[in-house]
Amino acid sequence: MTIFTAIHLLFCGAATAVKAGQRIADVLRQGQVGAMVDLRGWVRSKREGKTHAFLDLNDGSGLAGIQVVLTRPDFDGQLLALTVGTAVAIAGELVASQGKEQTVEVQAQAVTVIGPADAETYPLQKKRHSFEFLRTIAHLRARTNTFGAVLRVRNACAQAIHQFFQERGFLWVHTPIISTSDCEGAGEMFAVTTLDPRKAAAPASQPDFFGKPAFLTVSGQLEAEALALALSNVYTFGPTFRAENSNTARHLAEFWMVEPEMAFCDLQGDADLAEAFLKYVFTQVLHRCAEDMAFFQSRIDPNVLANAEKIIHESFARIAYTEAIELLHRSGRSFQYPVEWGLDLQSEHERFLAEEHFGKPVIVMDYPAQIKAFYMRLNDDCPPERQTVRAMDVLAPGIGEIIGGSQREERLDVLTSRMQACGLDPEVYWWYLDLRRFGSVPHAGFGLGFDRLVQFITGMGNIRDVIPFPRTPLNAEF
RNA sequence: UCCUCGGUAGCUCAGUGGUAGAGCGGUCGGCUGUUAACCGAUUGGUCGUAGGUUCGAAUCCUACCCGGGGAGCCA
Repeated sequence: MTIFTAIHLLFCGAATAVKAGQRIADVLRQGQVGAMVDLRGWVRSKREGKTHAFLDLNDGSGLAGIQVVLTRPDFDGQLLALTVGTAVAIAGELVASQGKEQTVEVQAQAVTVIGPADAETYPLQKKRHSFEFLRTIAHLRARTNTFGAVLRVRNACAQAIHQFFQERGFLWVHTPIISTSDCEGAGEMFAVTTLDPRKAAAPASQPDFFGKPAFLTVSGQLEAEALALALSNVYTFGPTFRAENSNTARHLAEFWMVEPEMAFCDLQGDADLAEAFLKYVFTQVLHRCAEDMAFFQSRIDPNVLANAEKIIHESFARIAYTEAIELLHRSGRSFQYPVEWGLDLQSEHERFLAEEHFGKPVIVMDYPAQIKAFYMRLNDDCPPERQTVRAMDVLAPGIGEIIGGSQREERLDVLTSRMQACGLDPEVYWWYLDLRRFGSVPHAGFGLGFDRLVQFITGMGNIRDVIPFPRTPLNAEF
């Protein structure tokens, strides 16, 4: 069946099925007892009694479904078909509930099965399922309480991010998904080609689509810098791809990243923005998704609300890398990995700082140049053996690095020699260097893993459970 | 990629050399304005895959596949 045929059937063949009904969340919030309601949704559970049967109906508009009361024997002929997962339309009257778990319910007058679901083979039960199992049925897991809540919070996060930047005059810019600079320094990339990989090695005479190797982007930062040096304040928000063989609860091969970039801005301004940003997003999500957040608090992680309050109300700790090293030394703790100036902080060190020592987000700044990217601005007045760059990482309790940013090197000569020291060919980056030749200004920005942010807010333990259809090594079924 | 734990009914798991089990789910019946409903009966298996050891393997050995947790890389 073509899509056109399907749409045609939807609108012409089953008009009653697509007539706009009311959203359950609206009815629960604003419905007047005695009003007639017209609801569409999926049956979450059915309980049958001698005189009445009860349905929990959910349409995704909120965590809570609405209870539908079916008086027997009026609906006896339909009860068998109203299994878990069935799509139904319910017409009836909103009445005060005699039950204890809800204030209102729908006294059904007409029930229409729109799409049946075979109880023998429908994979979702009324009982709780493990997240591991639900990942194998990602096309159905949005119908569960947890994933409905995750997706509503994810939506609220995205909306809050746009609102935050838009209120501050940042332009949302669209940087390319396909990139031909294969050495942005962020690890393995996915190749993009029109050459048939099933054929033997392509003849050298056959050019690929772009005439040079192309890849899926690992970051929109370099392009965002170009746009910031014209528009002052910009941000990207889009998909990002890393082909690393990472198998952890914090990594995806395809994820969403937010990258603000500000002209006329230094590292302090960058850190200030990162902190204000997180406070804003948490405030918005707590306000807009109170019910879902209460669910995460009670069913997923009993610390999510306390953590959110800390983000919103406490100022983030700020510490220089060099101080952090000294602090780790003084802690008296024995770590598995060495703590030494010039070595990167390991997960265990970051966790100690964010979770134990400070108990709130920490911004670590001014890292050694040797462990950071070429584009980060060299600090002045450093002893040569202790050269640092204006980098900052925001470390969040339970998540680790959620934001990584820096002030960018705006001086042409310094940037060129840094690239050469890092083994990069300045010729390849000619346009990036042009930005320093013409009207260069101090500028800064950061990258935020959107999915990690959702993970952080919801308390979900695995990043694969905060994105609808996760892509990870050996997993792209849906 | 490394370390580690695991893969047995639709789901969650027990079974560690001798006839494959429980709870939940599904189905049928009963009961009840129910709400993780309850009570009874019933249904349900290529024990991840392929080899090997053994009279006999879910169980022991080898290889591989897949999943969880941790680490590295990072966002």
